Amino acid sequence: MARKKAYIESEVIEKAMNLFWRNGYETTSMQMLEKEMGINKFSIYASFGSKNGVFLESLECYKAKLNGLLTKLKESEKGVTSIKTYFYDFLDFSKNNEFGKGCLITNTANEIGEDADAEIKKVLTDFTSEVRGIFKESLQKETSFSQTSLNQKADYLIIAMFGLASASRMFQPSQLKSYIENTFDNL
Amino acid sequence: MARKKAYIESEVIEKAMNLFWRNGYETTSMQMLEKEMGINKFSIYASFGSKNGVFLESLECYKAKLNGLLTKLKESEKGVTSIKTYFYDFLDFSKNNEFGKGCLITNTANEIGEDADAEIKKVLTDFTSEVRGIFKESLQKETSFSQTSLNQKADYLIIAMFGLASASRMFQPSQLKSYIENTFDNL
DNA sequence: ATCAAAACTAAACGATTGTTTAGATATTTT
DNA sequence: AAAATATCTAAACAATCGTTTAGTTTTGAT
Repeated sequence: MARKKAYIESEVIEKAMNLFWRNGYETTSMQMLEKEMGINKFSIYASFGSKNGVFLESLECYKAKLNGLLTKLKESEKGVTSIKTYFYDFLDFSKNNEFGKGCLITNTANEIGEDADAEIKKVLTDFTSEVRGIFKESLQKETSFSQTSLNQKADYLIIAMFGLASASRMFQPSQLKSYIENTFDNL
Repeated sequence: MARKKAYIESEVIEKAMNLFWRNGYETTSMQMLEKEMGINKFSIYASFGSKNGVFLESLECYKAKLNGLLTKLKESEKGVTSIKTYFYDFLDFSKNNEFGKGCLITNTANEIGEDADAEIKKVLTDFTSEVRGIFKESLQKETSFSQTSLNQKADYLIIAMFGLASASRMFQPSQLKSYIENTFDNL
């Protein structure tokens, strides 16, 4: 064996994630990552292979952070109410980490173009349909929609969530609250 | 006087706008702009000063394209119904120009970070509040909300619009339809 | 204590970024 | 026709991009 790493990968990835979260993929440079992660370019490449690799790990880190909220939703016995709670929980999560950062997933979905990295695109679509599935399961708990109505409501809610996450950087908390309340008023 | 320009500024800006629309600000390079606009870098700088200048003009071009839909909404005698029509009109607009491009305004709002160009940020916030104002005026035409309720509905709708525009790149037309229908079902 | 291997520092890589400049070309006015 | 001037081409600018490499330092096993 040989020398030990002077850093913990999960720790430096969290710092990288925050940088990507704040600035987006393109704007974030390796130079900025070096500074924020506190390690040399060599170490970054040794651990994560490429800038894209750092970003993919950052997305996993972000998803893991959201997982607590999603688990809470999944384990709730309530239906629509628990989804509404998730919307508010997400706003708190987004706000508490650092005001105005919005959501790394939707930020990325909105930033990348058609010919972006396929692996990144897959992470985004997979996560989106996973959350949609959780919404659908929650809807089934409480009320008795028809199967088509269920899918429509699930579509409605996943897009509402996606929209809220996107909008959370642009709008005031009071406006976001109005949005959530109206979204669930007549569901 | 001297030699005449071999291009029309409004024409090359429209091409630039389409490039920004497709790829975002950061990903779009001067090299790509040269190719797409069909003119030399020198000419681009002579006409627009900088990459940022090209982008600002592109945003104006995009707003001008949306203006037809907004005028239609403003001139309509109906209230909520006309806003719903605007939502559908926007989807058609976004789709007909080139499938999956979404909205240049929300794309930009989602891409840029905190320390982005102030002028760009102003264009985004100004346009957003302008559209919100138009929504509010439409709401006043039909029903008799209280003033606070009116503002809440306006907040709801502008965020719903922002969200729809953001989501239009990620979701299927049928899903977006579900979103619009549910959005206006309970207004 | 020595040797081998992994992790570090730091410099350099070619490519590309946005921007500028020098020189050739074309057009209008005198 | 000639002088003036704006527009063009094309090359170069310094700076930064993501990535690699050479050389040094530290560690664990023999």
